[in-house]
This record gives sequence, C-alpha cells and structure tokens, in this order.
Amino acid sequence: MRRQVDGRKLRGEKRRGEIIEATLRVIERDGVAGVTHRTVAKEAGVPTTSTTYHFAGLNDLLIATLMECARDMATEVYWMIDRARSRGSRGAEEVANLLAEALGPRRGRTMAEYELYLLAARRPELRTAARRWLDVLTSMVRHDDEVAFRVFLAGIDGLLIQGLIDDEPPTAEELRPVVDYLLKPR
Amino acid sequence: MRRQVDGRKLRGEKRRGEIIEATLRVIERDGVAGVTHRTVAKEAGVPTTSTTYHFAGLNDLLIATLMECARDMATEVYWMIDRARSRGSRGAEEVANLLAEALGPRRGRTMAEYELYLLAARRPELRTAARRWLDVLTSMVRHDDEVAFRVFLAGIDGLLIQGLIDDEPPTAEELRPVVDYLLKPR
DNA sequence: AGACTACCTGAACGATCGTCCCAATAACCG
DNA sequence: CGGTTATTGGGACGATCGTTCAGGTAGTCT
Repeated sequence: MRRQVDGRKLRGEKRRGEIIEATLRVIERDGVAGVTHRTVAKEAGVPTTSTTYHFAGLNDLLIATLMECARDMATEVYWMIDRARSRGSRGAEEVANLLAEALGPRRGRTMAEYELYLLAARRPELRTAARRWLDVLTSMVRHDDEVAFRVFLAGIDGLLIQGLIDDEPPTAEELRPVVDYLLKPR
Repeated sequence: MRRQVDGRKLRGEKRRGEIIEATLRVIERDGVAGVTHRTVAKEAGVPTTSTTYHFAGLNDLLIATLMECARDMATEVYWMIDRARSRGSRGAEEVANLLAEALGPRRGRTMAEYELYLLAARRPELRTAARRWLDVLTSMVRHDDEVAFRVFLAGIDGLLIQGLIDDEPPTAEELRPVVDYLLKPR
C-alpha cells in the first residue's frame, strides 16, 4: 500500500492536462487542421517532444481532447436543462440565451465541438465519447417524451450549425420564436 | 463577337471539372484533411502541377468544391421537397427514406457536405455558397410558415449529424416517428 | 548513498507538403 | 505558315510535418 504518490507522475499528468487544454485552444482558433505537435507545444509553452512523450501519437492527442471536450459538453448542457426546467415556462428564453451565447462569445468553442463531432463520424473509437452528452441528456427525460426530446436535441444541433455560417451570429431575440415553436407540445 | 470557342479552353475547363469531382471523392473518403495537391491529382489521374495550374491555391480548390457541392445539395433537396409535397400526407415517409439514404449508402457524401459546412464557418467567403441551399428552400415556402420551416430544416440537420456518429446508420423505420413529430403542425 | 525510474528536451531523420520554374505541346489567330 | 497563347507535365526548392533517439534532470526507493 503506497501512501506517497510519485511527485513526478503528478507533474506529468498536470502537463498532460495542459497539453490537452492547449490542443482545444488551437482547435478553437485554427480548427483540427491546425493541430500539429509543434503548434500545440507552442500554445502550451512546452517543447515539441513533450507532446510525443505524453501521447503515443497525434491521433491519441485528438482522442484525449475529444474526451475532455465531451465531458465538458455533457455537464454544461446538463445544467442548461436543469436551469431551463427550474424556470418553468421561461425555459425557452433560457435556451435561446444559451444558443446565442454559444454562437457569439463562445463561437470558437462551438466550432471546435462540431469539428470533433465530425471527427468521431470518421473514427469509431471516438463515437462513444461524442455520444456521451446525448446519452446523458436522454437519460434525464421521461420515457414517454422520448420522440419529442430527440426532436428537441436535433433542433438544437441544427440551429447551432446553421448559426455558425451566419455572417453575424443571431441574437437571443431572433432565436426565441424558433425555440418557442421547437418546445411547443403537440 | 467570337463565334468559335477556343477548344483549348474547353478541354481545360473539362479537366478543371474533373479535378473538382476528384476533390469531392477525396473528401468523401479521407475528409478535408486528406485533400492535398498530390492526392487530388492522383485521384483525378492528372499530374500534380495540373491542380496548381487550374486553381490559384489549395484554398481556391476547396472553395470551388464547396460551390459545386452546394449546388448539388440545393437541387437535390429541392426535389426532395417537391416529391414530399406531391405525396401529400406520405411526405414524412419520403423524408425519412431520404434521411436513411443520406446516412447509409451516401454516408460519405453527407460527411463531406458537413465538413465543407464547417469550413464555411471559418471562411466568410464560403458562407454565401454554403447558405445557398438553405436560401433556396426558404424561398420555396409560404411566409406564414417561416418559423415552422426553420425548425424543420434545423431538425433535418440535427438528425443527419447525430446519425453520422451512430455505430450503425438508423433505418427509415427508426427515423419515421421523429420525422412525423417534426412535421406535425402545432 | 546508490540504484532506479519517470520525466524532460534539443537535435535530427525521412516523408510529405504547397508551390514555383521551364520546356514541350497543340490549338488558335492573322 | 509563322506567331501567340492556353494547357500540360516533369523536376526541384524550401518549409513543415510526425516521430525517433540519446542524453540530461530530478524525484523515489532500498
């Protein structure tokens, strides 16, 4: 039974985490295409070979980044649903605000998430991670609403993607009627 | 007034078109990341320098490919709407079938379209081309249904993207209830 | 203290990249 | 027919890529 952890491993895993965060920043700025050992290392402020030491290859670095990203997405959208529910009929307003935020100040992050999403489409080993936030949300909802909830999630994805190619990001007010209609029960 | 076109330019534009088609095939197979002068040239069966002659750079090649792709998408979805309308209440079935087809046999093409979509998010000069099919469809619909139609288009996009990260593509039967709910009037 | 091990890093390798250069070809114009 | 021009294609340049390697540093263990 080891009571004292290896200080070296602690620093190593800390640096590993910093590299992942730097990778995410690079993807937000330049896209997945801009991710190389050297750009990530420069962003993280570490030597080039450090990224090859902590990750078997560039592929593993992207996988680890998607894992981290998926975890963030899941907890974030979890709290979004929670807040929207607690506000009752004002839920639509809350959703519209969050969409406008994702397409405005957090636009880079949203692009990064969908790029990793498409990366998962080509690499089966990434799919469970990419699906995680969908699964988390689906498990939160009543089973008799399953179809309505799937439509809701699909609508959110579609609004975000279409909002990404707008010349200027849509405001919460513009999004509001669409979200209202999307949430309106049949 | 020139009545006789230059035969050289005709062959040149034909080859230019072949390069664009080859680029689209490369994107379907390996993604935008796999697009280089050399891979495209090999796919098209032309020497490497031919792609740099007909396009000012790799960037222009991707732009031209997105243009072509957007044109195809617009006409394709135009006929989808047309067919769905002519079938009246069976429209939902038609839409579900087309979604299943886009996620099954035409999965590579669907991935390529969304990759180019995200590319447009980063390059403003591509946005009008990427938005073309949205605009074409929006102009087809009655103005009092605008919100409902936007929700419909967003739902289609969301279902396609989510279907791309499924381990096995959803069937038309699985898609059917969701599409039904999506088309159900409020 | 000495052996051990995990972490760190500068240098370098071969491969591939975008792009340029220039000669060759062939269709068009006068 | 000679001159012009658009297209073709082989070769090469410098830059950058992923990855390897060998040596150096510093915590941990006996």
